[in-house]
Amino acid sequence: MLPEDIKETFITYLKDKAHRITNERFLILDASLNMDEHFDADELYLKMKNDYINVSRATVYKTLELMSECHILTKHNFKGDRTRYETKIGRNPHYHIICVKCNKIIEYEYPELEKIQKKICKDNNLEMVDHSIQVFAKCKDPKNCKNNLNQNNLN
Amino acid sequence: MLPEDIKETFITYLKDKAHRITNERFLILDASLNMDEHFDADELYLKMKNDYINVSRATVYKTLELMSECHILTKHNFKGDRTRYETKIGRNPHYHIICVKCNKIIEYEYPELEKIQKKICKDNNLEMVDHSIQVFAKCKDPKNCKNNLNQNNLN
DNA sequence: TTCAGTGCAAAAACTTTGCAGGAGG
DNA sequence: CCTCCTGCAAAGTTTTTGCACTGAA
Repeated sequence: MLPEDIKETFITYLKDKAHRITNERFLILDASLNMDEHFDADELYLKMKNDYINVSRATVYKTLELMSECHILTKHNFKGDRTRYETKIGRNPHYHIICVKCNKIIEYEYPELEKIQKKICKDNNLEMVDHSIQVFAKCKDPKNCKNNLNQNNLN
Repeated sequence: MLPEDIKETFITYLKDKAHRITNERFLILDASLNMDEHFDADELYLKMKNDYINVSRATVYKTLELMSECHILTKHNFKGDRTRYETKIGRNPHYHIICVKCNKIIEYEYPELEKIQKKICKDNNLEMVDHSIQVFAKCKDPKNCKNNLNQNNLN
């Protein structure tokens, strides 16, 4: 999906919900798509501030929620702390393995799983719209694990 | 697993980590196991208070964390709000489908999935310890969905 | 022109922490 | 007896809200 198409998706959603088309919303959309990995509202706010793009924290929170509602972003809670977001655009469905010792996140794809989920939803008279899957594990290699310890880094 | 065995699991864990065996910890263990479904720290605290079991909020938070570390409970974040817990004891691994409109939660089991997860962890030199899987969907039947609307009930 | 969106600060919601007293090992 | 645990309140974090102003439709 091209950036223009994403913008179009967002505009279509906003119009559909009778939300207004504002410059702030596009600034936040652009900034989100430029984030490398998972990010939270405050990180995005600070990144934008650092780039001299001034929008308020409240607007960032609200806009991320809108983008998650129209499936441009997925919401995650990897460790029960802050809500983190991730762009779905240009990515296959994937899942997260989180080391409970060092917080390292490994992503994996398993296309079959998406089919299973959709089937189960259908069987229950539901229409699947998204997912957030976390598998918790421990690094077996202590060296790899220690390297990431104390970073408190979930990106 | 019998209640006594769960208690034994908890004691073994506490001893192993050089944590103390206290009455409060057992009171919270018992109360957790008596919660019907998913619950958060404050709900458990209030339930216990209502049953004239007086432990502090701080102790509830800390003990739930301990119980989750030793895999008696699983931690979830269904909607990015509060941390919710769920007893693993006496239950098969299962997954949650959450209706984004009415917050209803449907649980499903899919034994194959557990095997896939373990394999992927192993392939990445990780040892799987737990998982929290949320599939977001929409109720297709508006009547069913509306019944649950505005309850703000994640149990 | 109208009313939703924005920015700011204040409040709310959830969780952790500091400290004094009490209890486990 | 030495710590760790507990309870309480206070503080910390993350997110939401109220209000006056601005700008999209």
